Amino acid sequence: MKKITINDVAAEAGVSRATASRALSHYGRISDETRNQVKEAAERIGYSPNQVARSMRAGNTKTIGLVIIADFTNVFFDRATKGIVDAARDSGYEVLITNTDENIDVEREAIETLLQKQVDGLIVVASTAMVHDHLGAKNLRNKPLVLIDRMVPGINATSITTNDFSSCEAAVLDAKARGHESMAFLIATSAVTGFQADKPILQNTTIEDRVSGYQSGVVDAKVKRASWLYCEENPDMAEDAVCNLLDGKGKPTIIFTSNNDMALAVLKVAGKRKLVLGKDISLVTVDDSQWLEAISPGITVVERPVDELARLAVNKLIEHIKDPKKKNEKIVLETRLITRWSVSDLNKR
Amino acid sequence: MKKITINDVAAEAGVSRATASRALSHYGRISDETRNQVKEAAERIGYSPNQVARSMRAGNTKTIGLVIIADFTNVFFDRATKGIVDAARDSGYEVLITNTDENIDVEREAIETLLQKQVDGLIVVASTAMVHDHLGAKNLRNKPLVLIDRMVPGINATSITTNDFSSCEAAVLDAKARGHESMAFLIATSAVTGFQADKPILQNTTIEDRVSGYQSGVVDAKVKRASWLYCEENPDMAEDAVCNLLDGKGKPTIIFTSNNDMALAVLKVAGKRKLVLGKDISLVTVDDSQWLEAISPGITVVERPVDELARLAVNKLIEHIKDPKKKNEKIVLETRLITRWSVSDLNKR
DNA sequence: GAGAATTGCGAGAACGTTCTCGCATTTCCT
DNA sequence: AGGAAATGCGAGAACGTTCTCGCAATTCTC
Repeated sequence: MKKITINDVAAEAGVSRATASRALSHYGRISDETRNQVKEAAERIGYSPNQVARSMRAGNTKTIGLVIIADFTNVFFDRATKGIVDAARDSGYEVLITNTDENIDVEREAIETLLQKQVDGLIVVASTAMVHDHLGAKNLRNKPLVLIDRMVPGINATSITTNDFSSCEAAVLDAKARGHESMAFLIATSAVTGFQADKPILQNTTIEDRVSGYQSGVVDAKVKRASWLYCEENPDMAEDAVCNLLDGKGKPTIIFTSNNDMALAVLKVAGKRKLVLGKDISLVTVDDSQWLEAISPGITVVERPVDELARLAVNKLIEHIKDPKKKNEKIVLETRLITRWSVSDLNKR
Repeated sequence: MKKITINDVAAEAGVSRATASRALSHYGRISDETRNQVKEAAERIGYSPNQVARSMRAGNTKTIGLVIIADFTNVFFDRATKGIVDAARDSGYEVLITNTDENIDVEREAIETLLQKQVDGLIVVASTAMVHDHLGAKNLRNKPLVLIDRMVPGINATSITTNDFSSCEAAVLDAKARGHESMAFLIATSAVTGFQADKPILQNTTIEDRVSGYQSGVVDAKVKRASWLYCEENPDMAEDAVCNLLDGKGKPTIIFTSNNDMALAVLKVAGKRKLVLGKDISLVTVDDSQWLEAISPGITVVERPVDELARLAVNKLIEHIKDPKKKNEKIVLETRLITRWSVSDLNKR
């Protein structure tokens, strides 16, 4: 079965290739009569245009590249992916997707591959804020880039992030109001590269925001005991960390977790120790999911507007594609503390 | 900034375009010396090949199309997507992804778009088993197709599905062994198009398997009261359906749900009514997730090997791409009943 | 009704590769 | 040493589009 090209359409309609192209692609001067004839001919022989050839000539592919961290316990991945794919389709773009598993080398390679495939632009969740030569304009051959979820200082690109600071702070204040005086923040450590003067070097700005928000809240509310603990992103290690928190002195009455992985660890340990959430131990995490809402008790959470973020990323990227001179923006979306029942009210005791 | 093409490399190296291409793409006859010179030249001027042009000439794009249902309460989507993207990359392929939201028109359109973009093959989660003209060989221009999750009778393609029948049956037997005599199966209705002689017409084979497995188990185990209820895939409707089950006569002691959406509804209603799972009401669902394992009590579930399914889909598809004469296969992967604590033991009362 | 403007269409180049062919030049074999 | 085989490389076509240009035919203008 040979491929049917526009030449076949032209032959069938008895016109030149140029005319056939004009008829099908809405440009140039052409009479209604021949246009219809060509369209009918195309229909008759079942012509379907070859977008690769079109891209070749046009210099654009109507495809955007998505480089993301497909950690699927993290609700961010699936929601963002779906949002981006849908928004892109609405605007006539398709999405080439690559997962980096938070590995900088894979990220570098993925970007190169996508560029070779001539994507019109890139949406990237940067695996680290520390390395960024591969995100520079020269390496991207001036293709537009939108960073989501995490900012990368030093990179000149439009970024769309969420203000996790304020909601994390609000979460602490809420807990304090409910009588909590001993708190702990459990932070997934893929976000930490090392320590400098006792302060951790955080790999990405999102986590930094959450930790700062927590710390700020602790100071403002004059919480008596507050700690933070860095933990490897690994189920067993996470459970160990939770156990250490609960068994240590200054045992927290409430645990904040930086992501869903850590929250799962708290749930598991609570289950094993027959601790009732929202009674024996309290929990607040980041990134809502239907599970957090459905289970009993529902879990208090910092909700980030992932769908909005995804659509915005696509729309901004397309604006950049259409107007290369468009100025970069730093967009920060507000988050929201959803209080459910996983934080006990110690005042009522 | 002009694009750097292979002509520039050739000029820089002082050879012809043909030689430059030979040097960089490992084919034809070329001396080691010139090969190195060309490579150095390419490096020096920062050449990066244009895959679109390469595809144009070669007739393949090293890209596969994924048409899937991005229902993200359904754990299948994110796991499968990640698995497919990763497996494809391991084999040197990229993935163009489209979400259909279970809409047949979108599915049709998506497939056409992907074909126009000249994907080398397609992996599809068919939104319905009833309509399938768009999945025929002629419409696919003989590009290979792998169906996953759901079979489509009448379509000549390799399919990779899971044997949900046996585990659903096993789940019923397990419940019976624990003393349950009144059961209900709550089925998400996007899977039902209508009824014929009181029997529902199921849109996809997966759901059909689950229902049959349930029914078979009920018959084999001589369960006293067993019902099944079709419910719209909509949170409120689902909760109503659960309430109806619990308030009706012949109230079930255990509810089986066909997917996570329905399971969430059971969890919510249980929460509102202060029913304790695994004590006041029992629950079994399909498709494991870390939430089902972490919460208390852990929920008994029919686990499907989604990662394996994803990798297999990619590998089989690539085999078909490389050998168009390869025979189609119908692969059915085994599932597993993971018993946790959401099914009460009525014998111990 | 004659020149100007407009319209419709075809020829051919261009996009950036790969690949076939053929022509030198070198190496091999007896 | 002389012919055959092998090697290295360049010219040019091909992939399937779009788009510029120019030419003929038609319509417009006064």
